[in-house]
Amino acid sequence: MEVEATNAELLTIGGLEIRLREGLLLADGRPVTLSVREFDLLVALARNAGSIVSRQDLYRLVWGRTLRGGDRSCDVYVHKLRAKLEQALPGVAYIHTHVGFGYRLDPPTFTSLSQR
Amino acid sequence: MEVEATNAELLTIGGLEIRLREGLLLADGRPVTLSVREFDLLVALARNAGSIVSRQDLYRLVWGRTLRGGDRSCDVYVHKLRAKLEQALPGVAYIHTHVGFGYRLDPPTFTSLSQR
DNA sequence: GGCGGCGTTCACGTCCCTTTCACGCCGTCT
DNA sequence: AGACGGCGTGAAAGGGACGTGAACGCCGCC
Repeated sequence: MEVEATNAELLTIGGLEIRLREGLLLADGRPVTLSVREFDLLVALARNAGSIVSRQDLYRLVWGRTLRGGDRSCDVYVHKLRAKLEQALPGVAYIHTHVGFGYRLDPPTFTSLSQR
Repeated sequence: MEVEATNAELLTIGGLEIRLREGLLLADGRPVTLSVREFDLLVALARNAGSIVSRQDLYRLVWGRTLRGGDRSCDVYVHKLRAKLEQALPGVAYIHTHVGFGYRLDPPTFTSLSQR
C-alpha cells in the first residue's frame, strides 16, 4: 500500500511537482535546477512522503550502496536541497529532521506556526 | 492475550499512531517530533497499554539495563513525553501515575474530560 | 589550457538530547 | 506536627548529532 505507484512518472507534494522521466522539479510551476544527486534525494524522500526515512535507507536508495560510518553525504545533500527549496519557496519547510531517526518530507502544513 | 502483536509495526492508542519501524508518532494524523528515548518509552508503555508498568520494567525495556536506586530518568522522560503529548493533544491525559507502582498508558476515556 | 559545475570529504560551530542534580509538593506513618 | 519517601518539574553540564561553509579532485565544455 503506497501513496503513489513506484513507477508513476509524476509526484506532487505541496507546491512541488516532480517529473521523474525528465528529472525536472517545478515549484509552484517554476522550474528549479537540481543536480542528479539532489533530484534523486528528493525523489527518495518524496516516494516516502510523510514517513521518516533513515540515513541508511536514504543512502541505499540514492547512492545505491550501504552507508559507511561517518559518511555525512546525506546531511550535506539534504542541506543543499533545503537551500534550493527555500530559495524557490521561501518560508516553507519541506524536509524535517528527526534526530536519531532520519528525515521526513511533508507538504507544507501550517505547523510552522505551532513549531514556534 | 495482547492488544497487538509484539512484532507489529503499528500501534494505535486513542488518537495516537505509533509507527515502530520509522520511529514516528502521529497524533490525530499530525507528526510529533520525539527523541529516541521518548519514543522508546512511549512504545514500552503502549505495548503494555492499560497495564501498570513498574519503573524497573520500564527502565529495563527502554534503557536496556537494571534501574539503579535513585535514578530519576524514568520520571524525567515521562514528564517530557507528557509535555509533548499535551502539546499535540491538549486536555487529553494519556499517561497515568500509580504512586508506588509505576505508570500506565491508556486511551483517553470520556471520564477524563468530565473529571476536569 | 582555463573555467565551471558537481560530488565528496573535512572542519568547525551550533543545537539538541541525555543525564544528573536540586527543590518543592503531597501523601503516609509515627 | 515532624519525618520520610515518592513524584513533578525546572535547570545545568556534558556529549553527541546535525547544520554549514569551504577545500579538493574530477570531468565536461568553452
